[in-house]
Amino acid sequence: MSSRYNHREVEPKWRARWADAGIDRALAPEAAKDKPKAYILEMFPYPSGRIHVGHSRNYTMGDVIARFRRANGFNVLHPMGWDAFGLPAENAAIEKRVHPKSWTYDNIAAMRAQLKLLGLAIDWSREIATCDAEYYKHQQAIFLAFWKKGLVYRKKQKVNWDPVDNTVLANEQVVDGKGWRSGAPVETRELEQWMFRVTAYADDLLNAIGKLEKWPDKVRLMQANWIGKSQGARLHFDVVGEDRKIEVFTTRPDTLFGASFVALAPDHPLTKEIAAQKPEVAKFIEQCAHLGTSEADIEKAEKFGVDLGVRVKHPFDPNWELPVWGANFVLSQYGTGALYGCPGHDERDHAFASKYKLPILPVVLPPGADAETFNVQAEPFVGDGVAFNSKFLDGLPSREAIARAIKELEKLGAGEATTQWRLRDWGVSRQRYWGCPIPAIHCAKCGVVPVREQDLPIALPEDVTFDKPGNPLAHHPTWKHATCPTCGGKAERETDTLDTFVDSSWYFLRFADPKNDGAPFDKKLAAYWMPVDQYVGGVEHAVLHLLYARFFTRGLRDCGLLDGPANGEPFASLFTQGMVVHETYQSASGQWLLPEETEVKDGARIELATGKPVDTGAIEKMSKSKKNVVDLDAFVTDFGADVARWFVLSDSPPERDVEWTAAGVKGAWGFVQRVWSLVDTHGRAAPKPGDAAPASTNEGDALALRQLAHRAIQHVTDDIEHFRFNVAVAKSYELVNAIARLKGQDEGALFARGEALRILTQLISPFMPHLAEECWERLGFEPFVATAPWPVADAKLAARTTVTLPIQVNGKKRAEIEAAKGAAEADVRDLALAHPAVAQFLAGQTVRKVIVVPDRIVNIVAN
RNA sequence: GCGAGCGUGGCGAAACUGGUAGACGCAGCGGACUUAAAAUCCGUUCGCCGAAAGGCGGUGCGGGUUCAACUCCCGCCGCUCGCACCA
Repeated sequence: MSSRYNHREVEPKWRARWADAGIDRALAPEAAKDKPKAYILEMFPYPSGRIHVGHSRNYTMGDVIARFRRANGFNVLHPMGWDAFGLPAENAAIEKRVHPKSWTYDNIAAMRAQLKLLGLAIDWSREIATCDAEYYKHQQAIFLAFWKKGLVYRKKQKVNWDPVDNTVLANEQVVDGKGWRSGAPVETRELEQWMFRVTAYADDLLNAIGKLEKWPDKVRLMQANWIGKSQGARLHFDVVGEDRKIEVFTTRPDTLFGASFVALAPDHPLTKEIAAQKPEVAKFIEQCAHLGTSEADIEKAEKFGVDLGVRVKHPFDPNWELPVWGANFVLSQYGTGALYGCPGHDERDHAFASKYKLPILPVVLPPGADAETFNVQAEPFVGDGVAFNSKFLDGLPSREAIARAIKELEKLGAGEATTQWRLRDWGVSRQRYWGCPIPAIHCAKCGVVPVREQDLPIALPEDVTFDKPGNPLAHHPTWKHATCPTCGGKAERETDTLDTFVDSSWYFLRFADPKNDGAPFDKKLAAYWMPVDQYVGGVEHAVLHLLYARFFTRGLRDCGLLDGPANGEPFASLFTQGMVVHETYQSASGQWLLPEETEVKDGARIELATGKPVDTGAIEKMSKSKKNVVDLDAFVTDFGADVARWFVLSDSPPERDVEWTAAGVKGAWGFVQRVWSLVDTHGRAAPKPGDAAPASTNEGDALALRQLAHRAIQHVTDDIEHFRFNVAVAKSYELVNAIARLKGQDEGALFARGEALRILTQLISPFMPHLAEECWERLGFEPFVATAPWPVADAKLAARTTVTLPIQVNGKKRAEIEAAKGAAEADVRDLALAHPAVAQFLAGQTVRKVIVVPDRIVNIVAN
């Protein structure tokens, strides 16, 4: 009999031994000359409080890769840190009357302890928190370098302003147009904001996406769409009877002869100007304001507009006048906030023109269509074709017509070719306390000037209060008083802090050299570790974080702070993992309930406290607000970290969501017990890798187990490489089942079983490191399975000598034959035809064709 | 509305570049052990017909390509995610 596996003793024991031996520390480049490097990183967490089992999946995936690379001889960097600035800390300060700093550091301490429970192979000596002055002082230095390089500038920008709380609101703090806390209607204000010139790299950021081969296509597409490059023309229409022009952008200047109106955004300057005189235009603007700002909202809204009463001249024909409308579907943020409508060849313009009975003219003839009968009254044609009804463009294919139209516009001085980007510069100013202070000084004489580098860090003051609305930095009694670095006169500090996305745009570089006091990081160390070889995180960061980080590596490179990475890309390989989801429970009174506050009794779920039935709701991402979370500490106490790790990687593919269920936990728990019981019962003195196998393993069950074990090495290795953890798990089950089935106690069986147990222990070690160490020790090895070289399959054993070939007749399987691997096609064909079942099926039919796919299948076509 | 992705047993899912659909796990069913239960172990489990051998059907729906389709193509239906009516 074997003893029961006691995770409560085993798990802490091994964590302590790993820590004592320091096996998770990344080696300095000089100490690892013979090893390739592997930088494995999970997106660092915001220290929001406590972690639950849902968070563990992300870190476990990264940990499997990190442990796997280490076993394969890499010098692994697998660090952890805290994205520690942000709004929740200020909210806590206001609601719970605690200081943001102590709230944040308390959370970090709690979450660090929790993460350590998971047994992650993390180099904790490199831990960083972005709210440490030792971190943000370097961020301020980078800001100054960017400023010097022209990547930082100031610009007036619209913000959401809460007139009661006297503060700027994030979009998420605006609920139904009102401030979330004050409930006051939000106003739009223009503030002078600090900007990062992301658009300086628009072309490079877009083009380099093509090189990110190990990123998910989905993320690459989202980034490309976000950057949104379109080639076209900028042109202007002269307003009739006035000395002013309306500028528009178009990607299809070839359709200019199909123009029937010009449309302006509701907040186009001209629209606003006319609204001052015309109540119906003012009313139109008012109506648009109620539409909601999200694009999907605007889209579902019906198109509407108002005739502004202004007319413009067509650039190609001064006698042709077009009406100017205000239209709800024109975006003020894109292009010039104005467009010309060509209803015959654009969906939106068509809908608009149909509604307001504006002319719909066909000017592009689809391939194969007849110019006499083709019309676009019912539906626009948006594809490429040949221009017609278009004077000098007639007969030109769309692409050529575009070029010709642009040439004409340039000749007339009415427009030119241009590239339009959707990407906008990044506004980084936040009027908040808990963020990195922007190192700038406002001097009445000298203007806005940078802080001197030797004066860094500009540290956050700690004696702040949150009882007054607004930015605590702005109303701190002394903090903002400063001396102008240029003229030495009295001046004021900038009180804006940086968007927290700035903090996370370079933290992966700091991990390469986290203790460096004199610089953000040493260039050589960064060059050694970068790029991150495997980045793991949620798809919600597909655009902003990942794009800003790409901007930062380019900016740092051009400021001379970063050498390499070769193509400026911070993350060589990206994996976006699925969430852990769980059922939600609500009491009779509508309160959300924690899973442990309920139980299933007689097939129905009831609330423990009241015994009343519980409403079981949707299966959703684990979140504190819905209380559908399973606390990590309690779970590790009850079942162990390995069970949690194994469970979140079993069953579902890593990119898909996995549902946390009691049944799944039970399965993982059972597997842990089963592995231990096998190892404990049979695992004394397992053969070492390379030990000569006794002759009795050359046949029968012992041979079969050895073959299966060596094939398992190949499968699991390949599965981990390709992020197929769920399949690796399935292969591990198969190996365990096979080991359990082998019953003999002879020399051959002992060898095969011992070897298979050793292989199993190694294969599961990245997934369940504590259990694997305990097994490793039981098998007679030391010091750690974690540092043992990854097993190598014996090619001879793993190779198949015979294959089972299905034989189909007319595509239906009728029999199977065993054939030597690589057998000659003619032999296989004869074998197949000779098979009794096949022969019986073919009776009375003529064989027309026999397809033999070597080592795969035989298909006989007959009738 | 546009873009992307997904749809396989009771459930989570496998299936390499088109080549035995349902590996593996959960749940179920039958059995062993036990005074009993838990735990563990063994067997079984896509549907229909059949005592069995075996046959027929089957990967959201309808077509198509192919010796062969979960996989490729066309058209639908449903779900999920992203968004920016991008002119």
